[in-house]
Amino acid sequence: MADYSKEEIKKIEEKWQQKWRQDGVYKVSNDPSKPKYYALDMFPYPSGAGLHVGHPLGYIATDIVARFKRVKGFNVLHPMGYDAFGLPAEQYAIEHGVHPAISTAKNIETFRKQLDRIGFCYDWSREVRTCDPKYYKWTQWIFLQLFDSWFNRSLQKAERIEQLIANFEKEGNKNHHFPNAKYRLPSGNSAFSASDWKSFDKKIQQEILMQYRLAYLAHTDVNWCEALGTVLANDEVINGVSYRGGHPVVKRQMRQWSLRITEYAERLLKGLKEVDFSESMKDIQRNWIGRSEGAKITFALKSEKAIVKNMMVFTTRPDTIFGVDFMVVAPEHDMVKDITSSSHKGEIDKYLSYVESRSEVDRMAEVKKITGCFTGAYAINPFNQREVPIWISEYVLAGYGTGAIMGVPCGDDRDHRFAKHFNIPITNIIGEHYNGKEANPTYEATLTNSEFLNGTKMKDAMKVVIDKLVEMGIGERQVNYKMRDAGWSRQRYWGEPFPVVFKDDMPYAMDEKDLPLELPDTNEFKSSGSGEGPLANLKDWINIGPHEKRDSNTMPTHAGAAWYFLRYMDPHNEKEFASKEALEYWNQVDVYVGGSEHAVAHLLYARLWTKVLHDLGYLNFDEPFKKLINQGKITGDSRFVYRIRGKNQFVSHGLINQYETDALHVDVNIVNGLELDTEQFKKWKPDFANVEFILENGKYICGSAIEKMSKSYFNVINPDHIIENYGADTLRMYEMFLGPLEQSKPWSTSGIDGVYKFLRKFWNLMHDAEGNLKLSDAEPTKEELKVLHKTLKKIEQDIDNFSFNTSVSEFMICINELNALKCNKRAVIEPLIIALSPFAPHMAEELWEKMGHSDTVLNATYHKVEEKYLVESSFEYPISINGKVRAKMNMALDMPKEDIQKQVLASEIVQKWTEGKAPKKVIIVPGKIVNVVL
RNA sequence: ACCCGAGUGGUGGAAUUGGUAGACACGCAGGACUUAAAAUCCUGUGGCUAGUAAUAGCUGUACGGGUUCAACUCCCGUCUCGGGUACCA
Repeated sequence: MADYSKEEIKKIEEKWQQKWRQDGVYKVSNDPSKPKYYALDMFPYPSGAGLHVGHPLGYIATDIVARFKRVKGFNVLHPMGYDAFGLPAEQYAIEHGVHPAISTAKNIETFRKQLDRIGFCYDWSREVRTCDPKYYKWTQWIFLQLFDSWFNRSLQKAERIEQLIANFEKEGNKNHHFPNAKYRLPSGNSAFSASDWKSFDKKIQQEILMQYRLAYLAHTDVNWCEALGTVLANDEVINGVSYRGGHPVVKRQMRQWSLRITEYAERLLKGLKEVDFSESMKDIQRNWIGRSEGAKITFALKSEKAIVKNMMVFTTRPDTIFGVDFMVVAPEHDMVKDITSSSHKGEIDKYLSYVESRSEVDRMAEVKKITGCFTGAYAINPFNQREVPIWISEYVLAGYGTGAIMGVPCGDDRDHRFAKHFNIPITNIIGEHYNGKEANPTYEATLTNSEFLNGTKMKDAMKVVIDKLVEMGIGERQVNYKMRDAGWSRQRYWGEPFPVVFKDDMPYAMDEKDLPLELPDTNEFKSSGSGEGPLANLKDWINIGPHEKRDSNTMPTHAGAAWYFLRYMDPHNEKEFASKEALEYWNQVDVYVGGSEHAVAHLLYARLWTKVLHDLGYLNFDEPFKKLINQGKITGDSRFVYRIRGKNQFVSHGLINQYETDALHVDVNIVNGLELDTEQFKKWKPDFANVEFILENGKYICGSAIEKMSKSYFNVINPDHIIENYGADTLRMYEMFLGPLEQSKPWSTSGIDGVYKFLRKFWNLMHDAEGNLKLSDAEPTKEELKVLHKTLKKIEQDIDNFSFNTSVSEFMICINELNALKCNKRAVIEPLIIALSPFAPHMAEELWEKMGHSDTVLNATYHKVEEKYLVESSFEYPISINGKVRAKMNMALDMPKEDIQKQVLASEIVQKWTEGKAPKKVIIVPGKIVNVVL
């Protein structure tokens, strides 16, 4: 005897959560006899603040999919774990003296409790934590695979360093140039022969190999954040300040580990064509990779000292070669000092020190500001021998292309502003397309002032120019990428140590059998101050022998997250990161759900690691995620109360213009819709114990605003609170009911009653007024079967489309219809319970058990949709006149068009509109609509 | 500035390949039950106009055009909001 009441819900949910755990119903084995399905949530960082209702949104979605696939007969992998390394725990340790391992473990425990209350079907036996040595042993191992590999450009795949050495011994590097075209050997050359290679000493050989390794050490410009005492990745810097904390960031040269992700730029781009990500997600990644096609052109150079004979530029517009009026070189460019004439040295030095004084923030804030300085040197246009001045300016970046550009003011906005600002004469090569006031970057113009190109369309000129450059031996087609190699060192404690040993300042991989290299225990987490991380303070650990040292840096959190989805497949394997069988069976992640904030960093690194492991023969797929869904953010819906200034009185929102009031945020948890629970308000804060209220219609109505969910706005909704009041099943369904998964939306509890009522109606369908089970074994009618199969069909379709809000609606419609039919037949309700189980697993289990089943509903089978119950013999046609619906007529679906037309035209309403005249046209779409055109 | 995505009642949102706009739910209004309230159930609910009413007509998917027998859906332009990028040659 039970009602679906608050007390009963609590009992049911606790009962099943316990039983699920006891029986291990979510434990999944690698069973190749069954088809597999892999549903994955993005790795959470277990923060101390716990979950708010925004977090589980995506988890609920994947949980529904996982449960649905299970009742559809799949073997479903649905794991969860923790991205447990990271800065917040380390900051907390510095501030509160609690070891990151301890605070992290505690946070995980809270997190887990909250997750469990929502009834997720995670196989916890597969849980991973990136900070667990058993896990990071393999993070370090994969890092060593990257260290031991290089990218063979002609094959477009990674190979072992061993293979590279074999190539060098055979033919030097003539077929495998240095990935960084600017790199020079101590001799000044960039090419070496087989005999050169053999003559190099070991250190130089290692230095050369380092230029090729996918994980390599180099002096690189890094984003140094003094306040955090660490280096930040490009994506951790926003507008020149740190993503976390907003501290200033400056450029600094440091010897850092990097991943040579740029070598994979093309494959990362191409791979996007195979995967099912949203267009916007693909766009973000494409923009980040930033591929551009163009040409590299060599210009001869005329300068006072004549040390430098020529310069190279990269341009996407070789067709504009006759419009070049000047050259601009990055201030940091090597050749600057050599080409500067003595008469310009003073100015150039002044400009260089100005550039050096400017921080990232300054530069970003003043993008529009035009600065620059003439060097006194000239470049010679190879086609007409015209001499153009060479300038330096900070708008040209040293790190992109060749660090030098050709200025074409009539076609490029920045070049135009530059030319105008410094009074450089502008050559117009696009005729009327250039108005003298602003640049026009068109491709459509017919070229003028362009000698042999005159009369040629710009689009077509592109190929002509490149061919000619190649012929003359002064240029070639080239593709450039915006993306840079990924900085992989962090000056932090709480991360994976690098599994290398420095001998003579050169890193060597640790032996695989010595992994993991465990993080040493310490209580000192502050950085060493010298720019090195906290590990540098642990001399005993850092210094292995007189000439042997460890790396004082640790890896970024992206490392552990770049491969965790593979570990879930075989989480306890101590011999490999995962067995070949497990990797082959579980294969790609079928659906991956998470926020779009991971678009560039995490997803690109995970895709990179997968590709490398694939190239090295460990995986038979090279894209990790088949389908990716970005859940929208849930924003907060704040509530305000209005205090009359100077009094201890609060006035309801509708009456505030009669008083002078101050708006105060009020905890949304004590407001129902817009109505304040005045009793709870008095208890909320001691200051409010004796307040008075001025009500409207007997109620206190609050004001509202949509803001981000934040503790300080008192608009954070903890899922525990919802579960307390309505139960986990209502929470799950309500979060889905809010709207499309991908869409951002404000949290508001105002509609939650509707979902709760639905569940109760479902319950009541098979109970009488006293709460006793009341089921009928009678044969269902045709109508009841139609309702059932219509619902089953829609639910299946919706889940396949990740459209969960509409499936919740469909369930509601179904229950409303069955209620109207007073249907309590087992043959109808049983399949519905199975269909509902992914959404409301606790209630479904309880009802399933009440129906007499001893096994969990998880092992039931989703009923097959029988189309035969859905076929209709007639259709209620909307009859429109000139496109406007004027009437409805029920007609058989197999009625011939002529008969339909006859009936429609004969009808009274149509007669009224036609007024006896013959219509111009009658359009009949069988099963859809009839339109009479007058 | 550039590149994406979105804009539908008082609210969240629905609408297969162009084919009945507003499903479902909240809120609101009225009614039933109750001494009363809560809870529950039933009915109505985009706006405007006419009518006691059933109903009829007009209007309506950010705005202005267009294509079509038919447009929330396709095309062109404008505005607003959200996301991404930040001098990438």
